[in-house]
Amino acid sequence: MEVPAMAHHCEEILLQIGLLSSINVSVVKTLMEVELRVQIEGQGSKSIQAANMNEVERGVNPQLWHACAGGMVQMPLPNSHVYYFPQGHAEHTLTTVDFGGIPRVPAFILCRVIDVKFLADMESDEVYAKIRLNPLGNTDIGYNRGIDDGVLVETRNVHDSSDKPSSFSKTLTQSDANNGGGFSVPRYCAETIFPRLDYAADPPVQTVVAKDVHGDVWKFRHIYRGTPRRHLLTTGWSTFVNQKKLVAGDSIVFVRAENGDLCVGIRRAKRGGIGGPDSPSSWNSYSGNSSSSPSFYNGFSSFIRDNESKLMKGNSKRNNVTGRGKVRPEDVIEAASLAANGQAFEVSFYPRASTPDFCVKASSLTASLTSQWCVGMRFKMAFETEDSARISWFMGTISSVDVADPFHWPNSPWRLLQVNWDEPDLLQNVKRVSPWLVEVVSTMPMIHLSPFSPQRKKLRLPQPPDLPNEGDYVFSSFSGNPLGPSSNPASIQGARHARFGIPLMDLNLNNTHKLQLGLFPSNETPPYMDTKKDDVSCLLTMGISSSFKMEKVDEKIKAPLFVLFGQPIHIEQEVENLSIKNENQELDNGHCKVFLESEDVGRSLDLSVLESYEELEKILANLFGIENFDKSYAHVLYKDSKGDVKRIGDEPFSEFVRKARKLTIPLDASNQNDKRKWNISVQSGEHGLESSKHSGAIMTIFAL
Amino acid sequence: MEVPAMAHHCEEILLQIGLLSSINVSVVKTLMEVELRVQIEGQGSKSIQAANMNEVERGVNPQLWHACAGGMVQMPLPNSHVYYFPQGHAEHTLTTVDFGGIPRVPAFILCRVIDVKFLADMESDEVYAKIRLNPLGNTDIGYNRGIDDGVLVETRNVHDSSDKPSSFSKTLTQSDANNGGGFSVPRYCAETIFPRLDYAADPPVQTVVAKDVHGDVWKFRHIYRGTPRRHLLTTGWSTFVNQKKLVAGDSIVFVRAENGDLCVGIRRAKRGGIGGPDSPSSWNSYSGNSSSSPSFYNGFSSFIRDNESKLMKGNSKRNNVTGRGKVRPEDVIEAASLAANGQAFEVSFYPRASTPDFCVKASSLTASLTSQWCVGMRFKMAFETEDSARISWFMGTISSVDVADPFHWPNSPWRLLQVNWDEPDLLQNVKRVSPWLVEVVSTMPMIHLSPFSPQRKKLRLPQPPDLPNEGDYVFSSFSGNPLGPSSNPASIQGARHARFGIPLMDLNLNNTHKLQLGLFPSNETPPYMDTKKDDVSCLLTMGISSSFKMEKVDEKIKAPLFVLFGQPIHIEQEVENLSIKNENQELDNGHCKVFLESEDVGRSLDLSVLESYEELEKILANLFGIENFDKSYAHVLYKDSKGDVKRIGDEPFSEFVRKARKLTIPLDASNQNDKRKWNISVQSGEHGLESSKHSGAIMTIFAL
DNA sequence: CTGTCGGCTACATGCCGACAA
DNA sequence: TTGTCGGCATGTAGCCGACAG
Repeated sequence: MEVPAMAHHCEEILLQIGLLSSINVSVVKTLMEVELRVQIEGQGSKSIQAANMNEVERGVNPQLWHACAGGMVQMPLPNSHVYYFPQGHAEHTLTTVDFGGIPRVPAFILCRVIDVKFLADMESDEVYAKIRLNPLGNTDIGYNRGIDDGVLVETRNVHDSSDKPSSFSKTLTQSDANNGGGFSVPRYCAETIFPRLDYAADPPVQTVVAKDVHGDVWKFRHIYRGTPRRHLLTTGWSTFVNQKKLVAGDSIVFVRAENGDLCVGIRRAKRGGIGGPDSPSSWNSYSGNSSSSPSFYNGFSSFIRDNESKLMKGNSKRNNVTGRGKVRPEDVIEAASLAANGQAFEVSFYPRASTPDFCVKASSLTASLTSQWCVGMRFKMAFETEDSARISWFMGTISSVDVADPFHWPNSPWRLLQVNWDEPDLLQNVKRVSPWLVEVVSTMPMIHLSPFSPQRKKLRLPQPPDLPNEGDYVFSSFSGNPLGPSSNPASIQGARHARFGIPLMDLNLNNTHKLQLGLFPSNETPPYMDTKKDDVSCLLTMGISSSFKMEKVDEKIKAPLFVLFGQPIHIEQEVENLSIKNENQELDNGHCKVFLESEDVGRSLDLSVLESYEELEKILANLFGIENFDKSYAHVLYKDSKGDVKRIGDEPFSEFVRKARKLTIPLDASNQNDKRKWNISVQSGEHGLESSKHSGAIMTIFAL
Repeated sequence: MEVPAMAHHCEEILLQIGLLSSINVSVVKTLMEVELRVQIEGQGSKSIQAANMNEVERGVNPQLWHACAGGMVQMPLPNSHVYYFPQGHAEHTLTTVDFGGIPRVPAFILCRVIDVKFLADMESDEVYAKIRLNPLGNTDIGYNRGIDDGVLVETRNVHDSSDKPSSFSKTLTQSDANNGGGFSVPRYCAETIFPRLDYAADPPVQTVVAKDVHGDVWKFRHIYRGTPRRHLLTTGWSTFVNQKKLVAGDSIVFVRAENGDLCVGIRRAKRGGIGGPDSPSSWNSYSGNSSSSPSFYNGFSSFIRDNESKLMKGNSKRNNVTGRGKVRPEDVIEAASLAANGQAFEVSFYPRASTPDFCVKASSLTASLTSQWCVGMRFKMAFETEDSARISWFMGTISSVDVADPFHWPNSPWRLLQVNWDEPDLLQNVKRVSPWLVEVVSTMPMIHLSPFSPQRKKLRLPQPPDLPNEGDYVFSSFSGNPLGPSSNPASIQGARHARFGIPLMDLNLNNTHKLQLGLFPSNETPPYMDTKKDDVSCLLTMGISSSFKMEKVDEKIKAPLFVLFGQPIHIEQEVENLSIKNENQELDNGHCKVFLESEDVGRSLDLSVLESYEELEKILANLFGIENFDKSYAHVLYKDSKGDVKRIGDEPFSEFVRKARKLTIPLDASNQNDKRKWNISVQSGEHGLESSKHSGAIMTIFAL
């Protein structure tokens, strides 16, 4: 045995001994490893000490913070301007807040950001921010006042400083969380985030040192081994999992900070899917009590989940830090009082909580309110995927534009929009959204989105070459995009990820009828179209004054009066009708319609018009530009209405059409470098798939 | 293998498997054991659920409660009368309480006990009681009003219902708490408390089922095995230890309740010995702020200890249930306000906390205040031993009689007595005590106590035949007890464990000078005697009115005026002087003095007058009436001033005299049935043992 | 009688490559 | 490339009698 090999042998042995008190070993590297083990074992008590300390407001590394907060979160920079919504702040308490004691709290208050502190809960590691705000005396939404133009400072996010992403997140598998105490490190993470590994060693092994949100140091043995070779974290990993109480489905984030430090953070999985709240609450039933905020849920479920016992273990009965109410009602009252009095105040914002940010970038709000919101408008809205790994855009249609809580906040645009989602199953609890959170796709359906795709990092999905050409999609006779990338210059200024508002006036209505005709059998009229079309309150916009005006729409008035920048605007009734016709029918009656959406949103198919598996195969191959799709086609899986997973061909095609809800296509055949799966979710029409074999099933395909 | 043996074999195996999912075993007993294991394993989560519940006020079995509370605790029965001391209540907060907001709170308020609830902390299992009290309009201390005579209901304690004790407590050894997960069951416990074991089986084994203070059921495998045979708890024990976070030194209590249930409770060890507080506080330095209660400690240290981390593990940072402040200042304020207004109120009393009961049995208070308290009086007071296993009586001398907190509670007898302890090391933090807690032994030293010994159960110490005869004690020329068992009939009425007050008038002063002469070289006067003797406020008594009067003693007045039952009383100056002479000299100068105290209090020797180990041996043998003491004498251990433990003879006798502080004598030789050890604590004189070899060391011997 | 110890067994933890997706 | 599995080594929990105090 030559010396290096023996040294390595000793190292291996010592690492597994664990309890090493006074072994005299002359190999330096081995001693380092011993130290590693000892320090890891010592971390238990250290962490406990930390948990017993009072919350220390030592800041979290901002890059790590953002990585933990998730891609959806943008925090304002100091000196930028935001609108503070007490109403939204109250939602964070997950209970009701009585603002009765404070006279005249405005619905939103323009503030200058004094300071943002990036923090993390000592116990759960949940990241949060303390934002110090200074109310500006004049809370006009200053489209003409220059707030947007000069004063506003750009928000920052984790990607701002460098184009090359310096973080990597992975959702823990069962094996990562449960078995044997190891963690499979994706090669990308090992090679781009971790320190360089000496592959000459056999096996290549190193100690990875990472700081968590508290600055506590964790050490992991990183080894490259196995056949085929793969990167693993072994010693130290299970300690981390246990201390942080991680379970499969939680995510771990590695961040290479600007100072070179490797940081590690966690994102707890959400329970119950996107928009899954912990207590059911319907937005359609107003609870008319004196509370300001009936429970809202916008698309983020809270931290609590089925195996929350793992987190509650050992927690005091009096401790609800990890549960609801990280923000207390009195905190909201205090902030709102100070804000209403023009005094500086501080709010805590928990980006992983269930509720949207209540400090809205001034430019976003301004832009969103200069747009005209109309029933029937198509929009998309970004959500985190259920595993928090990526952002998905979901399509929806505005079903109503009205003030969410007219009794308590009569002038508030907060959750102004009632929406119907193309995939209501996934977003059942998101009934209302605020306009600045959505991006208008079109006031009509069938306009593809590629030019609108928001700037995103690591968009790994290849752009099928024919994607922008909607003519290639089945069942659509719609021949072009009548609008193109249209934008309101005022509304996007200063907003990097601006939500686009497309002025209604820009609409070219000529082609929409084509679309409609193409979608519906010309001799058939959707059943309720005539009864519904006059029954819609349509549009809202706002003036310059801080409390924008909204005229209640008289159902008898064909062209109601709205105010835009103080000027009355008349709405074209045709547009309104068009939207209603298209969208409501589409949602309520599943005939032969195709959605072609931005590539990771998914695609919709109407299965009911297909005759055979062969036909489906052609369409799918066509849709994704896959050559030799037949090789993969046999591996396509689908989930039926009962949740059972089956394979294409397992049952007669008619049965398949009736039952299929979600398809998963392995794409190996099309691209050797992209083996990701596709999900095709099937959305049933109004009549239900079970009740009629003629009712069409709409399949929406989105990237996993 | 015959069937029973095989069945037992299976049982053994299955018990050790632990994880048994679907093994088909036809032996009924074996299945029972499997169930045992499963339930024990399931208890972890159950206990966690319980900890997360809000405190449930389900009562604790009173017998179990008393066993956990300890032998010192007597709780009043409903309809009995107690005096409520807000001042004492405030001590339970372990912080300062500002009564400023409540006008005129009396120092003590006579109340009728409405209800007593026996409860236990959900997390720590610490027992406490909620006592509901109804203030009586007239709070006179009614010596002549009959309160003591007819109305008072006797207190109850754990021994009341049956002469045969139905509980057993054991302090956990290292082996019990740490090793191998087993518990050595003392034979007495196994045979008298546990269910009867079938000794015909091989080995004899059974499942012991016990309920804890919450009613949760714990199951232990109880086996009688080993050579020599002994009782052990195995399976289930370490789970219990871990869940309850027990450490060596904690005590476990098994109680056979009246309904036949076996109950199990715990008593956490105290840190730092008797009277060891968590924060140093001297009673001699008044902190003259506006708070009502500078920190008091009477002789019970709080629950916190060195390895409190074991208890804090997993507790929330916001949770201080297990720490200080189980009683909050606002609780005291509320109770005091209601009490002062004559409204019913409720208090929580934690008998294991550091502070004495603030609900004082009316008869005890009455009795104690009809006695006359004088500087120099000798008394004894009961304390729990450090391991909480038994009660020890400690001797002391009243050094001052004055109101503890004259600014806030000018009329309060609470902690009226400043005391010097014969063993100050063990009771350093007990500077002041309340008169009802002490039992006057004599107003002079050297009066033996046997006739006064309070009624105690299981007094296992044999009464040495010559103990009552003080003439046998070395270095005492004092030839007799001039008083004999003297008592004030009024003061002991209705008080089962009454503290005796000896009227000063009964003192026979004739022999005291003899004593003094015997104790001091006639040609030597203690150095500070002349300067101090006029500087003592001596006596306090009280009138019938609720606020007793105390005249401030003018140092220039030789015979100050005191009020007893409204009548002025003149104090004989000689008595005063005597007390001062005897006691102060004794405490400050260790010349040739002997304390002979009640048998479990300990005995004091002045080592400095001895010449040799042989002489010591004779004295010790004599002192305890041990025959053949030489057999044990070689095993006598002593602890020196540095805390080192040595054996008699390890060093020269002069060295031994200088250093020895505490002796432990195994008494095997004297009594085969009583192998308890004796501690002899050595108390150094004023000059310090190190500074002069002539300064005497006083040894106090007390039972362990 | 009972506290502590070392021996022993069984189990849990955790590292490993195999294998397959 | 990486998730999961079985194999296996190691450390530890926990039951046991020996032995001594």
